[in-house]
Amino acid sequence: MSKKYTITTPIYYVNSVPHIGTALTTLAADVTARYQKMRGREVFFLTGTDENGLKVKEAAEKAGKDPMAFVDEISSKFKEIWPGMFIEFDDFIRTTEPRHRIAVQEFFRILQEKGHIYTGTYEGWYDVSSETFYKESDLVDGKSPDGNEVRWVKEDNYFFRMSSFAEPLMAHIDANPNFILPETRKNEVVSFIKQGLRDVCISRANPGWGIPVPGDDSQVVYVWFDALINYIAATGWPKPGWEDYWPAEVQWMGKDILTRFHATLWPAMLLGVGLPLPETLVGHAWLLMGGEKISKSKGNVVAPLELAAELSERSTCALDVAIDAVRFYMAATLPVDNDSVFTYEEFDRKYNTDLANDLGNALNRSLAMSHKFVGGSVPGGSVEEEAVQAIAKAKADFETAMVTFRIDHATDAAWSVVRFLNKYIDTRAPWALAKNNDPALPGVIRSMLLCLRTAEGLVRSIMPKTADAIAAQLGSSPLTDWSQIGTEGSLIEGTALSQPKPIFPRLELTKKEEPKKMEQPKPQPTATPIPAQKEEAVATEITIDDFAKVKLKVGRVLEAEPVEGSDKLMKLQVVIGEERRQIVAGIRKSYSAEDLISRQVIVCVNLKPAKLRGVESQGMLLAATDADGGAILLQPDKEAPEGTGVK
RNA sequence: GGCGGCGUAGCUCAGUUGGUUAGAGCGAACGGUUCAUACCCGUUAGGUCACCUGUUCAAAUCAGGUCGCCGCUACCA
Repeated sequence: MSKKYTITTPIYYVNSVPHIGTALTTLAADVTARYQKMRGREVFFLTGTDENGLKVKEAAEKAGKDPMAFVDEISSKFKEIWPGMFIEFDDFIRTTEPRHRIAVQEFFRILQEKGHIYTGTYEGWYDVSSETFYKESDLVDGKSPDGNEVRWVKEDNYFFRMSSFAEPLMAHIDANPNFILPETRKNEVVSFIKQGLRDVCISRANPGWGIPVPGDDSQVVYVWFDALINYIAATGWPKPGWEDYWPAEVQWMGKDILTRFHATLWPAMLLGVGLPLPETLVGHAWLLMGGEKISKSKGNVVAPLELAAELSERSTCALDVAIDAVRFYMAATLPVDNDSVFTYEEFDRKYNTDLANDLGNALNRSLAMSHKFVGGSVPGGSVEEEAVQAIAKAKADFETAMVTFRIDHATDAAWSVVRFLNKYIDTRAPWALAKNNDPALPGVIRSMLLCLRTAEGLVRSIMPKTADAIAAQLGSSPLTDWSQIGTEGSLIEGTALSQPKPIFPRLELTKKEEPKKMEQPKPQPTATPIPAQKEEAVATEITIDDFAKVKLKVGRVLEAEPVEGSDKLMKLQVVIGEERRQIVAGIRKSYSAEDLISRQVIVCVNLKPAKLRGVESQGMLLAATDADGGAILLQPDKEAPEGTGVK
């Protein structure tokens, strides 16, 4: 068997339902897959779900469900939603499957055997008051950077020696310019690696859910470590035959999970085991939803399908075509370097101008002329030189764009042939040729039809149903072989053409009253974020007496203002009973000053005061950490007098 | 704070290794055409290429600095 062209998306976390970010990534992968198939490659397109996190178990319990039943349910939602967007994956892996568990354990075992995992103890300087680990080089005069006492500690866990892979990784990145795309992201990765990679904790106490560490059931493999291995697990590894599927030619993902995971941890893991690295990692930017606030509970992947349904209704186009229109929009604007903002106005406008006016109308008028002037079948004659060149250029530009996975540019290249066609028709004016019985007429009509046939082929990976519809109107069978695109052979003389029928009925755009307020909710991360290392390490039990040392009280925020020179810190004046304190908290990412003022909070009042950015902080607010690393402040269930003790 | 990126016509953006009148798409205005889904084609936009100072015969394109925005990273009691 020959090596397949392997394309992956991240596996999506089943803690929530599919959203816009996952749709964008998966669409990009699908376009890549369809393109490669047309080029004659055997493609292996992999996606799946990530189901082993502790959060999953907790979410299941909260929903009153058995974890397995819970993940079955959500995983199937993902599995079912993609075909609805004409996304054709070849394999769907779930991390709860035996094939994945076997691969993870074997992967772990090999790393252990090769000495890349050290077990049982983490030794290092530890700042007890901040519960943070420090490297020798972090210390200042034998104290933590904050001036606290540090002690040498040991923690029980498994650690991956990622630090030893910084150099080989840098060498690989230097030697393979296309390893990380786009360039901006690659620069980020390089600077991240240059400042030194730390060993990572790759296990945690077994909560009864997850993949046990081989030979040690008290621990499960840490979710991220586990999740990344799906890519190789799906190839059948460690069983023979995996070489036909690995390495992946391209691994698509959102930019949030590129630097820390796919471009460092993942390749380091592969190097450790001795497996080849993927050829290219692409981290795209976000398509932010503007214009309308997104309901978090709904989940945003519904948006593309709802958008399609709504478009279909408003424009009376076929639902299939509407879904293609959504695919087109996403492909044409697929953000790479910078995020872009989606608005309904822009979507409608693009539908009308690019799809209805340019492509749809070009097909429509060309067919109408074919019926009127040359009897409704594909004429012979030779395709004119300027058309030949425009076709060749569009095709070549598409190919060039796809080398670096610039789907937006590829889409533009496909459109260039349509734009050419409209100009060409205008210049050659077939109606005038017909009037004068000009012998050039058949050749001109044929040139026009070949442009359309080319457009059909170029557009096919992006809009498969639309391509079929174009082929049908051209009376031809779908053009699925890339090498045939633009050739005389793709357009058989004498083929009967259908009567023209608009594929994209125009939308009647009413003037919008006034632009709605732009809301740009933070995109949800594509998959599990890695928890801070200190969370991992502090599994140590404490006694009730230990806990009693911590004095917690209810307080109320009186004033709040950002700390200058910091992007996360907020300076707060908090009233706690009789006293009033200044507290500095790193919560600006999640809360504005207005959010905070007059809010009740829980404060640790006997924490040693410290200076943050030169501002004195006399305590600490209690907060949970959300998936993005933002803060979720704890608040009494109902109003309690300021100063009330908490235990 | 460190590193990186960005700041070009009303909007979205292209602008290779510095070199004639700075480009495309959309919107707008005007004109043309009639095959077509009132579509398409053309012309027009006189933009301090964020700002300042340099290097050079010549800079949007290089160097230094300033301002603004963003990303990564650090800090986040």
